[in-house]
Amino acid sequence: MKYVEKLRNSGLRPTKQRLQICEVLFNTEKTFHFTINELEQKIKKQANNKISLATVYNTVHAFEKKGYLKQIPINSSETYFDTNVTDHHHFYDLKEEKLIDLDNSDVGPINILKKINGKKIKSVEVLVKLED
Amino acid sequence: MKYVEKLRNSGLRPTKQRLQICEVLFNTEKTFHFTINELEQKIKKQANNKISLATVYNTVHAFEKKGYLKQIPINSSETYFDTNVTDHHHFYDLKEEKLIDLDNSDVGPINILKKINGKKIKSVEVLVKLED
DNA sequence: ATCGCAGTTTATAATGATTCTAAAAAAGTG
DNA sequence: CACTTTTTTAGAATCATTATAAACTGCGAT
Repeated sequence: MKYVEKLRNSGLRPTKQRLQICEVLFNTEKTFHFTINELEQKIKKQANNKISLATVYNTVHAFEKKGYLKQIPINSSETYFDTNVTDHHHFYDLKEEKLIDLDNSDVGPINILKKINGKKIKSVEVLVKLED
Repeated sequence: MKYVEKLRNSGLRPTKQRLQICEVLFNTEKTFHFTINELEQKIKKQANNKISLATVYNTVHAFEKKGYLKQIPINSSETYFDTNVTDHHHFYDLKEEKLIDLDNSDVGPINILKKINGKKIKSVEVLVKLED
């Protein structure tokens, strides 16, 4: 399994459940956005077995902490995650309630001129809301 | 009362509760960020009486719909609102869990090059996460 | 002013995403 | 295999938010 090493290297035991979730999340051509519930559905369908909801939460949070996933800052009742962990941004289609990736190259360079004493910039995320 | 007209003009009856919330939200030198619970506390203290939590929610949502408040897109257990409805951005201090305003002039001009068919850009919001 | 009604407020219940719990299962180690 | 630690799990608990439905209020019409 190609994810065994990845997990081990980050100090996570390569359990059956984590490997299965890796398959669903990372064994794809394209990156994608998901909520915990969408992920649970996808696991059920793709792997044809059920992983406890608590485990899905645990795993997603563990992966996020290790930098394999990113949370997308958006106001929605459910939290959105992104398998694309490179620096990039998002459109949010208000009507369809859908997220669309926006590559760094689709956004001019962003220069934050204000500095906060003793703080470093960890990330810069742009959310572009779309309407009809 | 200076808020009676404002409310009437937007089709909201100027009720005692709404006027009181207007005082707390808008009768200040500076704009500010708040959660519903922080607002409830502020009302209790400033006006020395209690408005039902449901009414605070209703009112904040009504004001947001009318454009008197903005939701701040951020992943937090509570929803943050902003009395500053002009185009601007935010720092988010991850450690302190505090929001800090970032004027448009503190951010270089942002140019969204990608276009989505049939959609208009409603807003462009930048969230800059800070760490120590 | 009073009436009547749509719009509001309210306390409380319901919802729903997320986290907690503690017992069972699995993984790593020697 | 025996033992320890980590992980999984079902179900309970939590907590922000929304729904409910009864009481109340603002306001125009009479």
